Amino acid sequence: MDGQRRRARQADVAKLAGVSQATVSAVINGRGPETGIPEQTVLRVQEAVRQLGYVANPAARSLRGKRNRLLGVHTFESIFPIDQLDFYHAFLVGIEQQAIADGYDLVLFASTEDPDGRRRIYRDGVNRLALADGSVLLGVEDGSTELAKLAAEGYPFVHIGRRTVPGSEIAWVGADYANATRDIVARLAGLGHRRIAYVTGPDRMEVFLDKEAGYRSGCADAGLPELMYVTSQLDPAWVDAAHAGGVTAVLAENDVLGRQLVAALAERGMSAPADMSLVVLVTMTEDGWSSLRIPRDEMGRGAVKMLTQILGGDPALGEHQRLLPCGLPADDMIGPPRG
Amino acid sequence: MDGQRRRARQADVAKLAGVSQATVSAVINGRGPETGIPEQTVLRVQEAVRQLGYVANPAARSLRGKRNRLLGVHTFESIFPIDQLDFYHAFLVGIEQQAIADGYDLVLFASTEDPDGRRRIYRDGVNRLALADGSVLLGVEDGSTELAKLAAEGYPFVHIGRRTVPGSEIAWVGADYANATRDIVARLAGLGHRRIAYVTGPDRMEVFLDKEAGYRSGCADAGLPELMYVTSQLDPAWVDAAHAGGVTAVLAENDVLGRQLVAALAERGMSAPADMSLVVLVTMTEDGWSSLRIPRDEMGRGAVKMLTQILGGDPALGEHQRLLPCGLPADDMIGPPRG
DNA sequence: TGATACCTCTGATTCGTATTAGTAATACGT
DNA sequence: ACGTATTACTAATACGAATCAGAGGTATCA
Repeated sequence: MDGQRRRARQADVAKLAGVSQATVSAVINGRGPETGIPEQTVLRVQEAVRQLGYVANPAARSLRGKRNRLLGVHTFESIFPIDQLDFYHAFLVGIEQQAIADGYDLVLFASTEDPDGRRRIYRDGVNRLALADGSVLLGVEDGSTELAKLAAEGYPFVHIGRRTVPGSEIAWVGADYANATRDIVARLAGLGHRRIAYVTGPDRMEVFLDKEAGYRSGCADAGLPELMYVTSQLDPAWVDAAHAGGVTAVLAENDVLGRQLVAALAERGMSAPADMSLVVLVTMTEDGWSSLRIPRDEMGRGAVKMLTQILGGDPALGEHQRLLPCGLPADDMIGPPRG
Repeated sequence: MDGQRRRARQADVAKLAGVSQATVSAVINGRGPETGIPEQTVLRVQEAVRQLGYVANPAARSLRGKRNRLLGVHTFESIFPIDQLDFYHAFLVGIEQQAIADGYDLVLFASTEDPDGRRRIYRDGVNRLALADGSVLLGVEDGSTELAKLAAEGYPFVHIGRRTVPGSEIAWVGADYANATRDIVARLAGLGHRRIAYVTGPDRMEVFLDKEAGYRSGCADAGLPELMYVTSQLDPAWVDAAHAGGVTAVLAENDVLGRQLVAALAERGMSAPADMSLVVLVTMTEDGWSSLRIPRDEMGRGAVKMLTQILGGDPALGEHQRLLPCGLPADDMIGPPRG
């Protein structure tokens, strides 16, 4: 019967409480004292609100220019992918924690996924994110045209992961891959490794560039040669070549390369770390690699904190680009060079 | 183009194109042909849209359109708890998938958490959920007064997990624990077990009642005695008693009890399944138990599907209470009775 | 010639909220 | 009695887009 009942508006509350809609608005927004509304009336309005189960319509509210305490979370892929269970999860833990702390609800933009599984910020030329006061963006996809458009529009957002977009200064919270990678090289050098290879895929995004830069400066610091290999296919032949070249330690950018290397080593009757030290910088799985600890939850928390600062319009807090330190890898697959 | 200028509205586009705002709206929404606007005008408007970089204001749009295309997700605990990594995650996978399919965005209600970590639907007597068109509720907490209130209010929601609330018919998608538990008893009986114990905590919520009912009917079917123990502390003394009583198989309601039993068995120099078959019905972790496979993602998908049907107001689709079958456990800790 | 249909639009209104300007009523000081 | 302050509100409006009920104009037909 009352299943399809219209949702209550301030006007309904007003009628029930015997006041005007403006008064209801004032009470609801806590401007009661300030507007000189007596305790009595405030209570009467609040009672009416409760009776009708009134809740502000966020669309109307934000149309009017007020914030609606919604933060968007936009990922360039599915947020809860089946295969990458932990990847986004850790970020979300942090995002949720900080949202709780700051009293925001989260909007997960799911409707923006088009049939090919890509997620776009703009659909039919409409910025779906604008529903939220501001958004945290998350993911490794490129989409820098969309980011540029978003920035040009003046929409408040924070990107998780360092990001440069030509022509616009965007806010981000990133992991300090460069220093972490440099430290790893230093550690390997300290163990006596003199020829440390770095293997990475062909992608040119910031995360990859940062690690490369770290590798280079690590080599420079220790006076070692740069042995960089850009490939997405590590086979036994590569191991032969590396071995012949005197390589005793390998930094692999990701776990796919790591697994390929382990397999290739095995095929030559070798293993890590006995025959070759191995560090996998980034991994989606937890399988005993020596790998960086990316401070995912801190990044999530930091991004939300930064976003609420931006929304608060506090210009003094200035810096909207922040690198968080990575934890260094465990020693599982690191050892001194053979012989 | 210039960053400081106000965002363009349809009125601006209209002025530039030399038409009215209504015409712009029609063109933008593709109602051009239908409204009989000639190709010429459509092109002129589109050109103006491009020149001004016009982007529709979603708040205004949804204010007018009534629905926000937002579905709420309310959990009675933190959505992304650190310790129960997989528990909610699997539900969310399904929820997200179906939301994508139906073109909805998701609102995770985080702001409703009060300082003691509890989450309530109503705060200050106000239903924050009403922000979304409808919501999926998730969690093992009681909160049935809140549910009753929500139902009385006519707010559309679907609960994940069977739920009865006196006085109101609420929509839910549950797992068929009863039949699954019965089947497990049957399987153990088939292996020759004649005295199968069931151990559960003192809670009286639907999920627990369902499993009990399944255990009972399983025992009845196989002509076995009901050996039910309500406790939250399984110690070696219990093992002694059970052993003395001829118990050869134990159904533990959850993994906490399961771990206690394993420990208690170990303390008596025994192990599962050699000395005692063990089935843990529900587990938060994946550690080689024999346990039910709760169809979490299907439940999430089903709940969203049901919710969108309710929102669509399709009364023909009627049934708003649905049980999904559980997968039966693997044999890891199940064996024939000793001797 | 007048009636009718069709085409191409437009003015006015609506959604629900926040806010500004203002009003009516009473109190207070002189 | 008159002017000013204060209290407790309310009426009116704006936000931006969608929509409905026409308004003029032209073409067609009887």
